[in-house]
Amino acid sequence: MLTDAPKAITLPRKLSREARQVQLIEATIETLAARGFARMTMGDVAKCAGLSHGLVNFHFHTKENLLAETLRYLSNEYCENWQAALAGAGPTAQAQLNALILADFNLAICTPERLAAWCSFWGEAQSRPLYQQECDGNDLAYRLQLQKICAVLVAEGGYCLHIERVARALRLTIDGVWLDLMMANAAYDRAEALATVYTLAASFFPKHFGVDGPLP
Amino acid sequence: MLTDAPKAITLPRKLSREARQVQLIEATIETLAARGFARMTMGDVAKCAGLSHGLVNFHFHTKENLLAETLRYLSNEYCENWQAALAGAGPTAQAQLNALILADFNLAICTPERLAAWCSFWGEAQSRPLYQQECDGNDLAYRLQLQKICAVLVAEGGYCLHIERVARALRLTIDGVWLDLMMANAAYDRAEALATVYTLAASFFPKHFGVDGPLP
Amino acid sequence: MLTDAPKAITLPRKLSREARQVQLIEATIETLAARGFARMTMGDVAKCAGLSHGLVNFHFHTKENLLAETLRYLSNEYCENWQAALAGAGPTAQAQLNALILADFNLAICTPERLAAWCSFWGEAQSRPLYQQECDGNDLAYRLQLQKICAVLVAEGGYCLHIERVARALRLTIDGVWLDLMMANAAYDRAEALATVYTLAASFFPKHFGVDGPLP
Amino acid sequence: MLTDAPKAITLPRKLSREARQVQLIEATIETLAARGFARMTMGDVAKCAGLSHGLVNFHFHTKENLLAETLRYLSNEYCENWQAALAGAGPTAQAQLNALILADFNLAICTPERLAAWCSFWGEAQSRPLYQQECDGNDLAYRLQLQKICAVLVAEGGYCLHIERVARALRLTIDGVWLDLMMANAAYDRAEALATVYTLAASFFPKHFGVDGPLP
DNA sequence: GATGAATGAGCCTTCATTCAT
DNA sequence: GATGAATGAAGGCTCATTCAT
Repeated sequence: MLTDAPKAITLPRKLSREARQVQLIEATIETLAARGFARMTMGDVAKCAGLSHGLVNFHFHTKENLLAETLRYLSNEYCENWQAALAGAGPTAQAQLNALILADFNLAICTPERLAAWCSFWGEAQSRPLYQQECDGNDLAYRLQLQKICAVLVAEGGYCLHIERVARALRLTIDGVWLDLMMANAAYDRAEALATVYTLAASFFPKHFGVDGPLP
Repeated sequence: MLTDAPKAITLPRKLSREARQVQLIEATIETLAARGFARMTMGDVAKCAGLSHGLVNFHFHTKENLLAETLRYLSNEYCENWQAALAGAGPTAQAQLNALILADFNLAICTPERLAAWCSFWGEAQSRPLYQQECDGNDLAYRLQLQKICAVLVAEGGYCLHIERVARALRLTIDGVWLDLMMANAAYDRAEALATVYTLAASFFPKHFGVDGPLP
Repeated sequence: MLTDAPKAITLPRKLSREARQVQLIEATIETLAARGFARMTMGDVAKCAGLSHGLVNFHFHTKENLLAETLRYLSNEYCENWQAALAGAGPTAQAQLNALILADFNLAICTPERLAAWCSFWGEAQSRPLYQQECDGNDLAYRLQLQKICAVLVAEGGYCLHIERVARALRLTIDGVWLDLMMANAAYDRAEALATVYTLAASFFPKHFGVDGPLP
Repeated sequence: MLTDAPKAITLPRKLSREARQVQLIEATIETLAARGFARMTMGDVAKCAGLSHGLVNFHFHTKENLLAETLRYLSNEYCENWQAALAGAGPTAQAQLNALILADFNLAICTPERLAAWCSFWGEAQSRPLYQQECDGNDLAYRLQLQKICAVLVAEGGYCLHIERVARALRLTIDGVWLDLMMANAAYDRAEALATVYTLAASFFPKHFGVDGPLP
């Protein structure tokens, strides 16, 4: 039929279960970023997605569950991002650390919106063990991976460093610039944030990293 | 009156304006830590303080205002803490950086309860410029102070470092171990947190700091 | 088609209109008994029948109508039961009253489930004239029939009784033991219930009934 | 002040806890009678009492609890009514049975409104053991009392009767005429209802009761 | 100052009903 | 006929805020 073409452009009224759920989770992220955890309502999410509020409950049953699914979605997305970056990097520890650092600056994942949504969960996490459990596994994997890479670098460079502490400082600084960038009063940009991380790497591993990135 | 004596022992029914307000702010911190930002209610605060429902509004008029006052209270307390530490330290930059680092580990300020309350505000901050303004002044003062000290150390040691970035990495790591300690899944303790910061300081300023603290 | 054979064994996907409706009405009775009037939902009925949500509305259009049809179904079933019992009884008034009494203890009609469903309607009846109208005709027929039988017995036995009141007391006692049996705290069983009715019949009509049933 | 007098007439804006709760329970009874169990809402109750809906929750916390308290109130009221009637009756079993019968026709308790409210609970009772427990104690007391009185009458009159069954038939008939009166299609009035009960009493206890009441 | 009953806006959730497939 | 996603009205409940006492 001649009228088939437009259909491919407009959104169909009925979507498959999974497609609709992803749409609603993305709307949740957007709402969380715009309104914060405490003020996000189911109605906001529905309005943001351009759907009726009843549909949100149809797919997620409760607000609690919608938030849990959203957190899982974000956590998995983050995890897959750094794992893909690692898989695409060369075999050297230097290249791998660099890939890990750059992964966190991937524009697809590290949008202000997603950062704000993450931050919403952080603030409430302490009173909600449920949400912690959604991420602990992925977080642990990240930390161990980072430590393993640092250990190789220390061995290679003969640095006199406490591996765990070095890995921790690196991770906290990466997370920290994230948070700084997300705050409205951020006084520096993405490039400066990356430079800050490289400054740290260069200080810990001077044979592998300079202040502008990995040494040749 | 004959019944006056016991009153001197128990809490007086009528407290001075200011004393009552501090009592309520402390109750707010406790409630925030226990319930999180999104679930804290005025009723919780009143119950936690052992006072009536209406009294909270009598003193603070709105919830918004109570939270703002609480944040200001926390922010000032934090600020006074590191400024006092600085004032009590020797005149050298080394001693001053050490004082700043140790100030953040002061047991009076850095209780789990207070950390959790802080964190509650963090999570909501991005969508509430009001709260940011409550702290930006103090935060800025802290950052400038830290940069000034780092600048002196760099000059003294002849380190080849970008002062702003170094100061930033130090600050983010200090804040980061704070947050780690507060999360339930914290895998390390306060001493290890301090050691992590010293590891970083030693890496940046090897002539002034060792992994266990300032060099003699 | 080659795949037709298995279909003959399982429930056919397409049932005749009437068969489907009876299936759904039976599911409604079951749901009403299990959940009560106030908590029964269309979804419960569909799930109970193992059918899809929308099909209930396809056949009954509205919930109100489904309930009305269910009540009519129950009322007619009840009516047909005692009329059949009456038709199967001998021509004497004694035999007919006995048949009427026993009809109410028919295990096919007087199941706990059906009793509970009936009871659901009772509770709402006073505020929903619709449902009353569904039953008033049948109820009236029953009452008149009972009065007619009592009148014959009174004439035969020369009892000095007010026929309407006697018939009413009999009816209320029969209904009452029904309700007692349905309540969870029922302290007696079906046999005792029947004995109670016979005790009453024997008191009113001592020449026709003993405490164990009709006299020879 | 001169304007004090009217205040005594109008309802005070603030009532004591207990007074307000009784007011709300009475409104619940009225609403239950008017709308039925399934359609009663908290908003209906509030509107009926002329108060805000928030106040209902303030005093009763949940709808479930409001209904439970209402049922307890009705049950206790009913119980106190027949116990008072009994206490005011003479010492003879005849006078006591008569008092018990008449108690159920007390115009203060046996209003159409209260009957309809009772009936609302009946319909849902089977699926709500909670509500049953609210009444079982009082019901049992009533049944035992009635049996005791019947036992004395049987002994006095030398009647050949099964006491439990007789007491049960009496109770069911009394309850039954209640229900009949409440249904819209009631074909008889209160006097006829009482006459029906006396007809039964006269049949069981001819030496003590006539069709118009206790014999002299 | 202090209390707690009272108000009402707004939230989460349920569910009868519709309708595209 | 049958399915199940989608809608929206309505209900229960929470809670910030007000105010008479």
